[in-house]
Amino acid sequence: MSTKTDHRHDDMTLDELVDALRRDGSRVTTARRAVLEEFLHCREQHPSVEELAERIHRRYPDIHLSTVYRNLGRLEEAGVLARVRVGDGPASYHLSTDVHDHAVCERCGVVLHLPPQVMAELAELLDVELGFVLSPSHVTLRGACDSCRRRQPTLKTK
Amino acid sequence: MSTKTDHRHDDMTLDELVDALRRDGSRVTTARRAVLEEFLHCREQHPSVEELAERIHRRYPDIHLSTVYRNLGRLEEAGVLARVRVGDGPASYHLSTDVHDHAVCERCGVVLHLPPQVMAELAELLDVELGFVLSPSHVTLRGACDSCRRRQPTLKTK
DNA sequence: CTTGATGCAAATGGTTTGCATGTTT
DNA sequence: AAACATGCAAACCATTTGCATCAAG
Repeated sequence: MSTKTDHRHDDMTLDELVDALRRDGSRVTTARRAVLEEFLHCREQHPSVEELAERIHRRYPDIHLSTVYRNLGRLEEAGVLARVRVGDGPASYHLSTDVHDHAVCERCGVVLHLPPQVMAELAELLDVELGFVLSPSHVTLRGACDSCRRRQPTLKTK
Repeated sequence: MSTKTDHRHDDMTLDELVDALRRDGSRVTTARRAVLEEFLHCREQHPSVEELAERIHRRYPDIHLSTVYRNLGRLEEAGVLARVRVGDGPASYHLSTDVHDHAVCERCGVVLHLPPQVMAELAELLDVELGFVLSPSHVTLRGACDSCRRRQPTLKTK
């Protein structure tokens, strides 16, 4: 499960994230801090809720799964996190400062992070042709990654 | 829940679809025919499994929901149907002859069908830059549709 | 001290599965 | 007849919710 092109958000600090929470009018609790810390520590990944809860549970054994769910929700509303649905499985989250789109290989399951200019071009096209304003970091493309397509060049139509 | 730019597959007949099933080595049953008929009658839509099952149930009261699920699965494997996940809700299906991508408006929920050339351009870019071969009809974009963006031009970041 | 956050258990919604029975080939 | 498809009930998984208790403001 490798990942390509990771970028930015190295400047994010816990305090900044916590402030965003406060600005949202939400309370700052141990559980919420724990969630945020997890995102700062596991940079670059898209942890699923389950993964996240498990990791948090190691350090704070009585933070319950449902609390993690609730907090991810609140953090999303506060604009701190973004929810992504990569494939059919459970949802995952990432810091919304770390904006990127995804391309999933349907053969090997690798998740590529798309460099911004690729989607920028698409966004331009959608805007001009349909008046549609593309939301950042909510796109998940599917297809065959470079190595898989080389390995077995013809794409199934079955 | 309006829809834009509907195209093709007006030539599809039940027999052709049934043949595809046979070619796949699957048996042709009342339930499967019923599913296929439903897709031929409700052209242009993306019925959810539930909707589909309900509609089928009207004509064949003892075709069970689980059977519809199983058959949608088989029909997908046979290459007759394509599954789409538009938004967070339940999955929906469409005839795989009716290939198109989707753009969902996050404000009003309208689902646009993208004209092929829009995604074609993106596909080209992905191929050249990343060696990624985009799969047709599996893309769901999110954003704001033309009328919603006019109504309230600034996009929430909050 | 008031309101919002949490733990826990139980409910939900979409989807899948095990098994005995019925249908297609 | 053999293999496969179906009905039904029950399991499943990710997520949500009700409620009594607890902690942040």
